[in-house]
Amino acid sequence: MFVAQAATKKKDRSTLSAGDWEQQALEMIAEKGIRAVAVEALARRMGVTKGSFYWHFPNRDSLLEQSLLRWEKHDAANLQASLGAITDPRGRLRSFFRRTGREKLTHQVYSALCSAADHPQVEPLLERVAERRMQHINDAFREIGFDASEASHRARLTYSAYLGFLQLQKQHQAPILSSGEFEAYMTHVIATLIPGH
Amino acid sequence: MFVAQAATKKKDRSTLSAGDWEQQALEMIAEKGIRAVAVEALARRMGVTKGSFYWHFPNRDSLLEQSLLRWEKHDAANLQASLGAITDPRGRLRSFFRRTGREKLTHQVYSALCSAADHPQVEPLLERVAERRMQHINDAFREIGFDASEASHRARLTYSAYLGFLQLQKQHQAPILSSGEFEAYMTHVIATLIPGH
DNA sequence: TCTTTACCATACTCTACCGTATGGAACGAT
DNA sequence: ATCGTTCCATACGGTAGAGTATGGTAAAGA
Repeated sequence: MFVAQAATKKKDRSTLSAGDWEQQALEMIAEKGIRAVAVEALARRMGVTKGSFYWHFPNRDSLLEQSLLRWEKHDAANLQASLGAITDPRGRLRSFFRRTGREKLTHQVYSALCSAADHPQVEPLLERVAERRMQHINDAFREIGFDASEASHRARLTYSAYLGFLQLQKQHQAPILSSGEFEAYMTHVIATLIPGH
Repeated sequence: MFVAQAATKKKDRSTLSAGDWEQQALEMIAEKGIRAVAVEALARRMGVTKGSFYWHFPNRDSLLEQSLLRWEKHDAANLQASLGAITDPRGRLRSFFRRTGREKLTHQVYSALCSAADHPQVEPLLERVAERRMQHINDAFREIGFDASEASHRARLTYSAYLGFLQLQKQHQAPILSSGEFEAYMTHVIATLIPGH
């Protein structure tokens, strides 16, 4: 073996934690999807062997479970932090759409998870996350003044537009939209979905 | 082995064709995704062994290629048949949305393919299909009277809403929307995305 | 009838995983 | 200094699936 094993971890504190594995798993999900979360592949990437993994986790499913929970908490906190402070409901909706650009990793993970909606461990998670996010959007529309039914429909449509945009992004990984086109499109979306200019 | 091998194929003409394999592969994609297209699994389902498969195809990739091409042709024909006859552009757009209910298999395949957008054989296909469909929508908006830029934005948003709806459908496979709620939502979507009532 | 061709079965190899068993090094506590 | 705990390496067994090699059979043509 060469000495070259650095540049894989930042904190090279000679010993690994379960959290390190979870983080690495999430990065793997973002890059190549949940199926690529293979024990030996992760081990190689971290410069160790499976022996390490099976000390921290009983099996692969357990790693997935913990990683997904970690992501869900992180995402809920993100949502609260980026939208909770904005009082204007229209501003909250605008901010929601623009989140796609920032928080790259989180969105890549979400996008990858959407591609595994049939997975038994992913499906309930997706349901919870979509529910939570749509609830936020729904609240904003209610504050604007729509009744329950109207707000519910608008929230669903808004979130669908968001999901569909993620899907289109994934298809041509080179974002087919320039930043100018993106802004123009965003303006149109906001004008169409959030009435009252 | 028991004699029970019937009920798997309709036309039990003792010998199989490449087309039979392609069709079976598409049904498998619709049910369990592209990853489930495994040679031996398909062979079991068709009551034969791999020996048959490798006579008709050089490898698994070839089967996928042919199956996807077959699906793409079928989908393009469907699009033309169901939308080409409608002269009113607004009626075309409405019809597009309602296509989700009919043509079950085609949509299930498309939904499954969207979950494999990173697949090298799927990605260009998805791009072509999305392009073709958005072009249809774009044309309809142009006919209504929007300029190029506006029509383009509306087409993108409309298709995104469609994609997002597919994704939401997949998450809770028991369609959380009753048929009445679905109709109400559809009405709202059409009213929001297709102006000029 | 005999042979060819189309179609399929059987029996391998090879690779990529998951998981287990076990041993070993570092390190703090006694 | 010895011992137990923590963390990891190595070696093994097991499964699923792709692809190959080869042989068998039935029907069509010569």
